[in-house]
Amino acid sequence: MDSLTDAPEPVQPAPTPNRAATPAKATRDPEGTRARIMAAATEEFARYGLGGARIDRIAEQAGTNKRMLYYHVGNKEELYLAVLEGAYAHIRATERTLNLEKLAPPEAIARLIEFTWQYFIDHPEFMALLNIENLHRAELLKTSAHVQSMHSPFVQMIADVLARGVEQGVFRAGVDPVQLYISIAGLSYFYLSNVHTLSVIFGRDLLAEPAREERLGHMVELVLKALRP
Amino acid sequence: MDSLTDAPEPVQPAPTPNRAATPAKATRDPEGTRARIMAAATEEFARYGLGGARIDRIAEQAGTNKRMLYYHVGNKEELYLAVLEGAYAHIRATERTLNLEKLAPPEAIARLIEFTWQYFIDHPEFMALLNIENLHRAELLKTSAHVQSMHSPFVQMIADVLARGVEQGVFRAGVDPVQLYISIAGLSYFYLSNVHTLSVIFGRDLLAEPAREERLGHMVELVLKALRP
Amino acid sequence: MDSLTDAPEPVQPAPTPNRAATPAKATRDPEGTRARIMAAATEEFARYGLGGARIDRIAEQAGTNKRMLYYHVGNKEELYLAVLEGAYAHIRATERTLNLEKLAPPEAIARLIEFTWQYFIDHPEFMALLNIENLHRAELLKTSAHVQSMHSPFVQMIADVLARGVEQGVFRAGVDPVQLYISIAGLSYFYLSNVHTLSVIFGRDLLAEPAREERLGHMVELVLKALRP
Amino acid sequence: MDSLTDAPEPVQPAPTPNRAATPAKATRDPEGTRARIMAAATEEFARYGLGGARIDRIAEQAGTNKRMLYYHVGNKEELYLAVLEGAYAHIRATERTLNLEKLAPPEAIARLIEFTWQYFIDHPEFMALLNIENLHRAELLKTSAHVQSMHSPFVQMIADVLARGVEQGVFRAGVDPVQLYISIAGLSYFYLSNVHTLSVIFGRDLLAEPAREERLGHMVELVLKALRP
DNA sequence: CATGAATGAGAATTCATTCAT
DNA sequence: GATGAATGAATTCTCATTCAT
Repeated sequence: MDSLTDAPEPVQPAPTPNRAATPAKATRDPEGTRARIMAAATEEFARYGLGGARIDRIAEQAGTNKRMLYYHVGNKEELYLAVLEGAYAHIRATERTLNLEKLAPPEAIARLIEFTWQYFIDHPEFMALLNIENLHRAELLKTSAHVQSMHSPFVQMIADVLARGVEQGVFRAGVDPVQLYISIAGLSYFYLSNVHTLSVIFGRDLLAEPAREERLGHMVELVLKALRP
Repeated sequence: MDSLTDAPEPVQPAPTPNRAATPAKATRDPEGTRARIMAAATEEFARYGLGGARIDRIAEQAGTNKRMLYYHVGNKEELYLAVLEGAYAHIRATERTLNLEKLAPPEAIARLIEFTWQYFIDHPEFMALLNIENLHRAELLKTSAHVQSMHSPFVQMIADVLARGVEQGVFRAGVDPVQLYISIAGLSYFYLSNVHTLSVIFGRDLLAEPAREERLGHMVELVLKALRP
Repeated sequence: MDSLTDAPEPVQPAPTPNRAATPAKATRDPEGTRARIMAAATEEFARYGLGGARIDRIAEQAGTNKRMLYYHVGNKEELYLAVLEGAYAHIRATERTLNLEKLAPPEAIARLIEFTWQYFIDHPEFMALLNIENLHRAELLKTSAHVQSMHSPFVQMIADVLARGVEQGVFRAGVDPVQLYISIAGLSYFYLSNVHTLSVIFGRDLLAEPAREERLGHMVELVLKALRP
Repeated sequence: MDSLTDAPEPVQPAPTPNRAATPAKATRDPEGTRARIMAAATEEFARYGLGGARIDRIAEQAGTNKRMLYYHVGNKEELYLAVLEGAYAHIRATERTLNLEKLAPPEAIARLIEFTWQYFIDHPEFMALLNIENLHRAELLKTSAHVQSMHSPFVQMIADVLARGVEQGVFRAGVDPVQLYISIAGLSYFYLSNVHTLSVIFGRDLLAEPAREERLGHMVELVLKALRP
């Protein structure tokens, strides 16, 4: 998705985990205040969208007041952009933990699918932010120098895995790594991003454990079968 | 996409096509007024989201005034729900034009992929509405008796195609039709729904003709290869 | 209260009784339509006040549409005035049924108290309309030629009863009939008009039968004792 | 009236007196702002009723803006309830200045009548608020824990006066204090609350000084004569 | 750094009233 | 006479943002 990308930026305080970890008063704790604002904003934007997010709620959730929000981050748009950049930075940092080159080609592909799947599950706010940003035609993302300069080393990684697979006779040739990358992300993304409407349509809870396991199995099988020579 | 579903409901006045077709005053034309309101609302919601949509803009775009909007449809939320239901109704109606059962299994699958792909391209507002609705956890969709009661004969159609393929020895067995259905939709959806952020990340226009053709080819090949026995 | 007054105006279709008597469609029934409008308006104004009354509700309750309301009566203010005049006309007409001159002085006074009490109970909308009108400083009433020309033959009636009582040695002299008239009305009015707040304050249902009986007894006794020589 | 009640609550900043006393800008004066809002709202509600009151006018009259009104008090309904409670609180506080137990029974009753009469004259907004609240069936008052918990030591005070009078042989026995309390309030209330319509009906200014004096005399005489043994 | 109070622009929604049929 | 549709002007309420302390 968008950026299963390795990148050098320092890891941000991770939007989700310690969200309400320090909702304490925090008098005279600029860093803590900013971190709590970012965490609260991430949740708020992901939940209500750009137009629906409320500065008041963010401030309250962050255990501070609106004025501090403007003091530390700037206005609503800047806050949103910071959240978006933070989300990208986080996934990029997480991606670095993958070492596909050490695995056999099929295992590497399976590993990639699993990682993508799990990341989306752990970070629904990331999908939500992508939704929001695309709803707005990525106009804010375009203004972000940080994110714009982001390429996906993942693509190269996939290209390498594919090449190794072809070489070893386990993958067919002619598969474009960018397309595959988008396909792998899409298989997880659509299911998880639209899980609420799909659950309504199909009348069953697609987030329940058995359904999730089944989906992961299907995806891995689909892709690996498709790569057979 | 949530519902590439066949259904018996009569075809709605199609939200998108004649959008600004009759933006004329239209005094004493309740049906026309309502249709124009729906068309304008569809565009507005898809473009700005639920929180960002403006009643004023919808009314103006529909060539009427706010008051009529409340007179004919109700409040903003009801209007949004009507738009969402209209979008579902439209895709369901369009789906009926597909006759997969008459095609050879591989051609049927290819046809389905092409249809999904093209529908999303022609109806970006549908994807946007799905995004919005999932952002809000499908809470409004759940209240819609219409959509809830919508089953998926489409899934059965895919199941039939798969069965025929297995019978004829051209498809492998054990492929779940619901999973395949979601996968096919996901392959198109992620690419097209996130085309703005992806274009920024990859630095090229993924909506340009060659890129689209390439993507369609990739998807068809991926799925058909994956279905090989 | 305001006008336990005899008057020559023809009795109006009585606001309360046949209120929802003919809520039928009533196509081509101008008189019926107007009557139903008046009844519905009386109830609406009495219930919600002038500012709170809704033309829509009145039309609906009357089983007609807003347009007819303007056709038959005029705008909201005129409608309200018509309702007010109707209420006065009704009480005036009812008052005529009293024949105090034929009763012994104490019985006449008791009869008057009972009548006032019962009329307020039967016509809470009359008290409500008086409240509303006084809230607006009787500005609309002042414009009503009808009501303005209304004097209270009741006062003369009371004066006669008092004179007879003094003559017969059962009443003390020096009681002003206007003051007595206002006092009698006030004893009932305050209790009944403010019955909701008083019930909350005193924590018991002052409209229940035993409470009503007790109140009537108190009032009659109070006045008659006060009139003793 | 509703609550000529003694109570221990601290005296509120008195809704009426310094109404437009400080209509100055008053930046950074939360208490003053709130007090001015309450004063303006009291006047507005009493004058136009609940439905007719205008938030805009209240804000302007209070020398602030609409936003502050919502910031300090909440919405229109909450504001109205606060006004109503304030009015009750004020009369309760004022009542405490009466020390009926120190007066001879007849003087105590006369004093009570005078107080009630004068309070209504000085606070027409209180009567108006009662009218309004009863028009709405005291539905809002019922939700007010404050007022609901208000008992009536005042009734006890009257009971004591009556008992002393009976003991001293100046009052007859068997007079219920609650009924007497309501009667005393009603004698003043009806005259003053309906003074506008009554003035129209009787064609003379009932608020003029001689008329007022005459009314007070009548009431005191009526009640005291009624209490004679 | 931190905070409650203040503000103007704008949002959704409602209302009385009138038009076209 | 009767009716659904249409309208503009309010009206309540909300929001992002800034000021004074």
